[in-house]
Amino acid sequence: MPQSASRIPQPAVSRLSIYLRCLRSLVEQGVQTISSARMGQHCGVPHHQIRKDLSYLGEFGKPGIGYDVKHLLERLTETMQLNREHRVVIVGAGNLGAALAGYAGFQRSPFRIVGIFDNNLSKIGRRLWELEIFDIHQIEQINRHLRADIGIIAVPSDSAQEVADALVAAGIRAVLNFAPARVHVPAEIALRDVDLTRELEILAFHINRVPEAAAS
Amino acid sequence: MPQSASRIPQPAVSRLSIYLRCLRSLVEQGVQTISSARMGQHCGVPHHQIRKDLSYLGEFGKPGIGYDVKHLLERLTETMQLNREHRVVIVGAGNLGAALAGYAGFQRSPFRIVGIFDNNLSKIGRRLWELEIFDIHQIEQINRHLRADIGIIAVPSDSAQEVADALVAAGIRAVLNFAPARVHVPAEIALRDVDLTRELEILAFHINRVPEAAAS
DNA sequence: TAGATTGTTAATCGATTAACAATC
DNA sequence: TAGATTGTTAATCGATTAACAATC
Repeated sequence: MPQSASRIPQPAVSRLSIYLRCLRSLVEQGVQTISSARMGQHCGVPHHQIRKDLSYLGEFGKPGIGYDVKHLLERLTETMQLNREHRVVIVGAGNLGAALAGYAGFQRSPFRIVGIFDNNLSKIGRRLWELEIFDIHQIEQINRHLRADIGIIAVPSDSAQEVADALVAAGIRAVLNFAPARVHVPAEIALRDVDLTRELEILAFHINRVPEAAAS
Repeated sequence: MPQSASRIPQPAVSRLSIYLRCLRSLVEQGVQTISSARMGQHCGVPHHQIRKDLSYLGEFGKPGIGYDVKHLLERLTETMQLNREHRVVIVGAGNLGAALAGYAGFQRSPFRIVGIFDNNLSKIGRRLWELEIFDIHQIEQINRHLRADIGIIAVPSDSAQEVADALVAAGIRAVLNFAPARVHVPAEIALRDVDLTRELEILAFHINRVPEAAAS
């Protein structure tokens, strides 16, 4: 019997995303069935790790046969809540915010950018990739219409925390923070950080060291 | 006696970067000495964890007193190899590549963008933020002059692997990959992935779940 | 049936947490 | 000296890896 899906180790969750990528590509290739061993070669994860991770969600495979690619893809998509649209707002219409807003990878994904916010009066009201730039101070009212559940912070560190607070006040459920600063959100709000400087620093550490795999 | 610095757990290395950020801010505030307990509050890491992590590098503190902020900052900067310039090339002059090239966070950092590459003839030869856009096919020759040791991949997934190969051939020692694809590099090359879609997928998983901290 | 492959249990590994003797 | 805080050792925790009985 599958364990309650609400207790899956964080590293396993993170790998589910890798499996999804793999399965999508297998579907495109027309592969119908795949074993954990072959899938492992495909995505660089040991076969027992894959089986273990999948076992947190239920039983999807047939002994002696493997997994039905389409079926597994569907189940994982469901588990990750990717079978519904996620509406995303970006705060910060600078270089990074603009690049994220125009990110082509969102085309065939459940993530849809529905609004951009900034505090710069000369930007507010302008358009960026079809989207109007709104005043960050009005996010609470505006998000009643936008109904976004994910917010991306793409502002300088100084204002990262106030932006986070504004996002939470506006009803966002998850935050992706690109500012190189620690932000605090209530426990029920999901938060992840993407810190470019930190990544480069970690790389710098590994330069000229004995090989020890730095991968995330 | 400090352990050989070449065997530090990966999670600890990643936290060193957090400590650096904290220490820099403490120096700016004019704080001279800090205990692991207060530093822990400041950066959200338990005090015993901090002491443990620092112990991998040597003995920096004084019992009963704490750590000398400037001294610790210097030693960590040294350990992370941040006391020398790191020359960085970006491959991909699209939205993301351009945003990264213009990233203000690099102003007072040891990371210096020294070149941008693309395969699009209409972009090659143009300038982006003072930098000429070079032909990716000539990276091997051009990097003899640029002498970059870090390469950033900001191209679509399809070409990520060939770009990685080109970077390695050009003598790069570390790769930061923004393409949502697995790339392979020799063991002595450091590699980290930043995958926007993956981050969003993990956030989607956590939306509407019992609080379980999704932070990296 | 024989061969393949799953899901799970048990063993191993490595990192985090706790506790404390050493020492400023 | 008494109080504070380090660096390290030992205990705990959780995830990865290995192994295998169940089963297609």
